[in-house]
Amino acid sequence: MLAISNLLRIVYIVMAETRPVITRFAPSPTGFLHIGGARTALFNWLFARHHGGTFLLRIEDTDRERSTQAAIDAILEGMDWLGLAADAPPVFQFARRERHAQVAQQLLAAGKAYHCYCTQEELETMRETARAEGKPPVYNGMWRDRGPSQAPAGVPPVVRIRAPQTGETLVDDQVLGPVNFSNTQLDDFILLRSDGTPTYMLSVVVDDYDMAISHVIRGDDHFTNTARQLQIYHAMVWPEPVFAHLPMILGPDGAKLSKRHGALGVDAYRDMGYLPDAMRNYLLRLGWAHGDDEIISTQQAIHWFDLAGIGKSAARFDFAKLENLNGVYMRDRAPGDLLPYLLKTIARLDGKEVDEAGRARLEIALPGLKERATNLVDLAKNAAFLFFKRPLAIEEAAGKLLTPEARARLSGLAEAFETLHVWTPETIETCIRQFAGANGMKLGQAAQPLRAALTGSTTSPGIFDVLFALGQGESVARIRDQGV
RNA sequence: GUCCCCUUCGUCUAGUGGCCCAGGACGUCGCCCUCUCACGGCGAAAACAGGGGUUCGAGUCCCCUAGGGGACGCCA
Repeated sequence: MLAISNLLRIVYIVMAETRPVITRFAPSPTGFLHIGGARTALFNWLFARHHGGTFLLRIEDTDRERSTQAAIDAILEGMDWLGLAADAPPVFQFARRERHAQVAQQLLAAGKAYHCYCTQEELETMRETARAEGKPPVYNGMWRDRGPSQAPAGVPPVVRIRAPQTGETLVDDQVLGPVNFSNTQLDDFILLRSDGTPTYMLSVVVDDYDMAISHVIRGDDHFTNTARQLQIYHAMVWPEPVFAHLPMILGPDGAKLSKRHGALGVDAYRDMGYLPDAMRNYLLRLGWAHGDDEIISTQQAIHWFDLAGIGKSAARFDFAKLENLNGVYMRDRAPGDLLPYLLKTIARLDGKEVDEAGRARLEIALPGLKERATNLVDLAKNAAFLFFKRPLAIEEAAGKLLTPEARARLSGLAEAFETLHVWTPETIETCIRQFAGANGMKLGQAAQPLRAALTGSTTSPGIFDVLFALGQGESVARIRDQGV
């Protein structure tokens, strides 16, 4: 029995070889992978990569009521999208319940745990009384020293740990610093439920030990529970891992993240048109800093990441900054690398694939288009004019540009375009500038009506690029559609 | 209620006793560039939660107050 868990432990240690830094991300599959979880995963991944260690994934599915396969899939897909691959297949906590129970039995045998036969009602009364007396609302240890002979018949007991009642427990956190908890605040918490299944408190500790986790990096909602979990390490005489608790991520209003703002699955961010690299960069800077650096590549992040750079206070989620960062990553990316993302976005938005002709136009226009959008959805919208079927629907503001005078100019431009033998951005530019010059116009007087007729809008990439991407025939036809 | 944590521009943050009448980034505003919109460039407004100490000197150390968050479950 013991041999199997020790073997698992050895396997992980060997995997990490000389520097046994092993981290894990341990979500419970009761919902999507939200932004806080994604950041926790990122920090664990980064820390492991920085130290040449191992990053593991553990699905904490011991709550059988709330755990779902859909949630497991969402977590896996989310991590995959973010590029945070675990170094081994995920460990499913529920599958290890017998091992967890076995540890509880060891503790029982060693007198470090005991059976408790309290009813729910007794426990509630206990808590209420303690609260009324101004004491911590914890279990009072009523079965701590009673033998099984006093057990009521037919009541299945839970197993509780025999925690110290005096002294202090030190949690030496890498983010929050050393914090002493009075053991009077602790209680003999439950290890095994009355149905024999392990609780979370027991499972995490046993799994972290068996998986040889060296650094437990998790949300700070687990901080005070760490003092409790430490009692299991002490009772088993297991070495403690290093702890680092990350401050929470709050909504833009400073309140807890709700569905209204950022408590969305990472898939929602993907659908809003954000790039995984930008998302990683944003999440990294939310609560972690490296001097004044803002744009940080994954390579740099791996090189620089450390626990010391993590801030102590909760951070608010700011869409504007994410949007800006995403724009930086979009502009920075080679058109060829961006195209697959864009094609997917367009297909999702329109419900159909882009055809060959459209794709050709897109490839030409993308360099100009990507400078003007901050997310893929906007990019797709800005590119839509490339695929419009004639005659175009003209937006109101664009329609106002098509005055009688403007139409007259368009007519002349269409004639000039028809006589062009070579259709390149350069020849197009020369043609328009000559036309404008010959007619005593500023470039804008030619460009704006053209933009309106060609795109149906008042904004677009540079007009020469628009004409080139559309092609000579389509361009002239769209201009002629204005009745000129 | 008990215990724990947090608190620098609107937001993310730099800052580890003198380099800070506080720096960067996003956002906002103005100007420039310009065929539109973006990009870019230049500039502006904008913060050490409050109060006590310690020190020659405090954003940085200590205490108190206030505000925010978390834990306290046979959930994780």
